[in-house]
Amino acid sequence: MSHEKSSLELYEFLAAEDLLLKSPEYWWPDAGTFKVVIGAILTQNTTWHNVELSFKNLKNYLSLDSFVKLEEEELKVMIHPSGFYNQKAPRLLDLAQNIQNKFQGFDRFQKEVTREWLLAQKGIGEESADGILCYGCFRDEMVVDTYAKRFLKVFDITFKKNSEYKEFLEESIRVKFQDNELPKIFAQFHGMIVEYNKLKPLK
DNA sequence: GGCCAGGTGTAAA
DNA sequence: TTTACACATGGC
Repeated sequence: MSHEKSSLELYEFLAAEDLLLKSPEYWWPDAGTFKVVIGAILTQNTTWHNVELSFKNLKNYLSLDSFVKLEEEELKVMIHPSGFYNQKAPRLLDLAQNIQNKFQGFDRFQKEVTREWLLAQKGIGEESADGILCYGCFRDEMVVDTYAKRFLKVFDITFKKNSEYKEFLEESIRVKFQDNELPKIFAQFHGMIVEYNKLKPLK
């Protein structure tokens, strides 16, 4: 199925809207840190505002080393503002522990983790996996979220499966840019899509 | 007071 | 493989 506009044209459209400035190289707050992993799960079906309320409570536990030492019950209290705390707390602790056991720290996790490994973790689906890879590990993975789907719908671009959205968004970008540029481009592309939604609220 | 938000896992058809 | 539902808060 081919569409009138390619993802590259959409990227250029957004860049021309002055949105590149609002989407610095890695748009996610504290990109490249373990905090991205926490945020990826906390923000599931939850506003970023509510995630920030939890981050305030977690301010002394945002590194992998300190986070794994938390008790489940105290974590539930701290992430309460983000909702779904009964399932997010155990999933976050399991994930953090698994990262420690498998990679012996966040640095090696960043370099060596695979999409498959992330998707095998309870509580991580496609969007969270790609969010962690793109913004936490600086990998060339495009995030498909409700913002992205809403944005594409404006151009009558719709698919059934998440993977189809991802392929469409990545394809023409991969052709245009060098491999080593892709992590930054995908990060900016997704960041611009979110900022565009905020600029012109879509439904 | 109802609806939504930067989803995911599970069970059932 | 697809669909339906539970999970829960804060803001408008």
